[in-house]
Amino acid sequence: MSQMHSVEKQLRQMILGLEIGPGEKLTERWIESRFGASRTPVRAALLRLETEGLVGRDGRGWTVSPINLAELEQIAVYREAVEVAAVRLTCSLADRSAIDVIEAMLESCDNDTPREEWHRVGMDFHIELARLSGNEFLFRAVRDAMTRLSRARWLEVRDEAALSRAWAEHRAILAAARRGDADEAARLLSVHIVGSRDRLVTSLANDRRGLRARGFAVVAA
Amino acid sequence: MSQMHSVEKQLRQMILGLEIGPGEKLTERWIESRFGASRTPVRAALLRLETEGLVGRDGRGWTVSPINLAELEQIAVYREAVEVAAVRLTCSLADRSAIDVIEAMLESCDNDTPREEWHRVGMDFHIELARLSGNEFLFRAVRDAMTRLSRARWLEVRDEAALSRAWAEHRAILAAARRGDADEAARLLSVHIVGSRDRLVTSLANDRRGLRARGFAVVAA
DNA sequence: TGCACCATCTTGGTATCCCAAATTGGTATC
DNA sequence: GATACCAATTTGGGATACCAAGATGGTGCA
Repeated sequence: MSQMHSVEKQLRQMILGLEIGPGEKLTERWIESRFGASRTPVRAALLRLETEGLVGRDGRGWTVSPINLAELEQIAVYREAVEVAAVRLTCSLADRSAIDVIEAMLESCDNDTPREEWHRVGMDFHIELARLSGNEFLFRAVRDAMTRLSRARWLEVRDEAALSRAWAEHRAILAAARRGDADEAARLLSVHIVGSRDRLVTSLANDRRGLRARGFAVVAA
Repeated sequence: MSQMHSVEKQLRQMILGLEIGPGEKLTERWIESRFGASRTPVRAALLRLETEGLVGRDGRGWTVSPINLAELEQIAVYREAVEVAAVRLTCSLADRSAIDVIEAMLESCDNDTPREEWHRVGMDFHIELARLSGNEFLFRAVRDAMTRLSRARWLEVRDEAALSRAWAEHRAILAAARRGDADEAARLLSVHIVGSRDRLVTSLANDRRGLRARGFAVVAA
């Protein structure tokens, strides 16, 4: 038998990994047969994924949420608010030694690290940084925002220059946080998030035609 | 037959209205018979309410989330981040005429307004103010935070002095926002949220014994 | 040939049944 | 009298049967 949250995890994996394209229709029966589960766990999974914004109701049926450029821009504003608050909180803590763990995480990526790993670590940087604040709500907010951004970020990972720039910015943010310079850390983080958003939205707007050709629904800003 | 989200709405109402006490055990079978629905919609309702933080899993069963003082303090920090970001965003908008609607909402409360109405308007002030920002994520964050605070806030409503103070602060925030003074609006809002948290936590810590006597679970900070 | 209407199938929503695990209450033993 | 163990009931999780509404496609009439 499958583990408890198996349907949910596997389905989320397929959606986040773009194995099921943004905008695709989903039927409970298809998921049921695909994962060998019955409708009860399928429905639970869909309800959870709905709150994560990964699937939505399309009239009567279910749809994998399209990539929404307007939403990406709004998320950037939201992230800026919560991540800046989190890093400021972290800077005010006495023990900031856990920052080293995040630094190590960044350093674990080198030239022969697979794309998936860069993608994951790029998100985990922000999530773990928020976790350091000790505030559960700021942490969850960042984690949920990164989940929503996850699919769009596959594109950024393909750009070497953007990646090394992002990593440099990540290191600079950590350095400021480590010495407790809240203002500088906040400033760098803001710049990073806004820049990241710009690159992402531009890149998506350019690739939009190609993405649609692959069957990925991309909603304009 | 009952409407689609009837179980969820009614159950949420009972929890938020303290008709079911914080910390109480819930069984799917009880909810089923109580609302005349079957288990499927009951489970959907529980899953949704779980993401709202109103119910939680207690081993195998379900429990109405206790009032958690530590959580209230963390929510205040979270609120401060998102509400301040929202009001700053609103101040940067050209058309801030919708502020008048919120002002009118505040003025609709007078001496012979029932408690429930003060309670609701006190929350809607923050929710509607966040909505003005036009950012869906900031709005949802504030709405969810207020939902989580809702039960604890029943206590504050009993304190006349605290209420009139809160209303004065609300008006001052609106005034600053109306003239586009983002820094002042942000400052006033921060002060309001922190003060509100202090009064709430103090009040709850004092009433804790009484609340427990009524069967309400209150978890210390 | 084109359009409207009807039969059929699909789909999500609901109700009910089954099961495994855990809680509970009682009893027997030390 | 306390405790350990066992049975029975309760409970949530999963599976399945059923239903009403909507989509679909085919057919017949104009």
